[in-house]
Amino acid sequence: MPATPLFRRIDVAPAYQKVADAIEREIINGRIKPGEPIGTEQQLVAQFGVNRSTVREGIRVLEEGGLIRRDSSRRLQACLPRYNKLATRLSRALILHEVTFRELFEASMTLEVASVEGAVERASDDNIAELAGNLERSAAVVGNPADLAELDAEFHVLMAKASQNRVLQLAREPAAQLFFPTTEMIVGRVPEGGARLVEAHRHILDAIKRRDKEAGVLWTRRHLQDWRRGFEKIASLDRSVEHTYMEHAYAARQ
Amino acid sequence: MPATPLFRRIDVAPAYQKVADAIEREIINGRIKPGEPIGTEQQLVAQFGVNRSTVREGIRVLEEGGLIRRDSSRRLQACLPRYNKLATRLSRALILHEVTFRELFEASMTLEVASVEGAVERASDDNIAELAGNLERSAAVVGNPADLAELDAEFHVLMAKASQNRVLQLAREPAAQLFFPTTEMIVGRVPEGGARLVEAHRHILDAIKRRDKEAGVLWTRRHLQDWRRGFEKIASLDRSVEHTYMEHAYAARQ
DNA sequence: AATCTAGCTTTGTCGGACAAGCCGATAAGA
DNA sequence: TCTTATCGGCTTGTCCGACAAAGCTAGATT
Repeated sequence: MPATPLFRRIDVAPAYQKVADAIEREIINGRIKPGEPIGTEQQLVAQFGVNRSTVREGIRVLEEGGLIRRDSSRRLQACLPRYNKLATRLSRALILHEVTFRELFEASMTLEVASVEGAVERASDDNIAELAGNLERSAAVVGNPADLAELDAEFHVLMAKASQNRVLQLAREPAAQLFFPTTEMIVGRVPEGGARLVEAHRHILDAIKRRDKEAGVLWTRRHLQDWRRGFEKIASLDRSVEHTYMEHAYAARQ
Repeated sequence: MPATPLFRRIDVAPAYQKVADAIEREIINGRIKPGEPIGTEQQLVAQFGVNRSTVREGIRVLEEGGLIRRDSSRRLQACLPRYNKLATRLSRALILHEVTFRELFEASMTLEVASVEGAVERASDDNIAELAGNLERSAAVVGNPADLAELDAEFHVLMAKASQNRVLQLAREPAAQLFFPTTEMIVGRVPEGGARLVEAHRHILDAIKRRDKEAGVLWTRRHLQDWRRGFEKIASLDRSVEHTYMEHAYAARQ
């Protein structure tokens, strides 16, 4: 073989993949902005010079990746990938890898503490109002584990949002999607569980309002430790996130 | 409208989506295990009673989601979603959302510190050997920014692996994919940058070996602070991760 | 027994087709 | 004049049938 190869690697990617890559590139590097139309399938057929079936396979790839979607009239347009949808895929992966609740707990502890620190530093008035609204609704359903669990998950989402750090927001989501569905089970079985949960939220929100980082971290840790103690009454932390348990996290998918 | 609705919601999902969902369900709940064959397209056509084009569109969706892949002979089989591939999608999303380097830095600080804490607690001999191997190779290319940057990224991946926490491993990946490509620029422009990087890695590994959490955290923070100082010499932390910059992170994709 | 070859299978791609839904324009009615 | 109904076009989702290339299988050959 010559020192400098005569030929470049021949590109053998299937056509549908090349179609997907081509469109993806245009979106990633900003030549097509979110919200802008991609064109009809027929136009893509003409531009790429491949069959419509091939174009459609490429479109499915991008659609699943969240880079494009179809608007109300089903025409293609670029879009900003939704964290939620991507996070669902990650949660799915975590389940298949059979991660343990201990891993989930440890990671969530880190991520939620980071969230609250960010929220204490940078929460806007709007953020605080949203959290306050959530807290109010939570207090009203303290006896209803299902509703309370849902509001608990929302509280933590809002807290991450209040941190104004979208990387953190994204990073915590997959774990949270698996972590918080258990809240319903726990709150339902631990006496005073609901009341403790709402109390913790109240202290956290209070700390955010007062810009008191120490208090925020303290109560967030307590809140998660409560979850942990509650969980351990039901099952071992070293149990893996099971397939059957998936049903919950799964049903929440869009 | 009657109190109890007479009719259930009509399911209007397109056929290809239903095909994808059906296969996905079987994999998620464990009835099809990773590595097991899904069957040929023809068999799926027969089972679902739809056209092959429709089946193929469904397959593309799952393939992109990382739930199934084609083996060497292009037959379909279930598989464990690779973190790396999914993380690339997330990185893409972060770019499109134009997150700032400040967000990236803050989140990475949290996640890398959590990684090193886990590594100090639980790194196995194998993990330590891998890290040592990386350190040795890094020391050998301390004057070469491109190679060093790549080894730096690997070091942090290995550290996360050593934490034995797969949730953390997954959570840090998207940010890392965007964060570490800048290392090359920084090391190349800051005198002694390469030497400081290797020194930091050496101290971190040492701390992991000695199970000294404080030292591990300290040097990890210093290491990242170094990155930050270096970065600020080149650009503002509040600059968003740009499209053009994407080329790097993007080329690394599988 | 190891190898080779021919045939079968499967995938990737193509061309064409049609029903259903959306859109805009035009015609009909108040 | 303003609203409503109807009518074609266009687009998407789905189907059918077809074919080349590549992989696999099994019988034929050495």
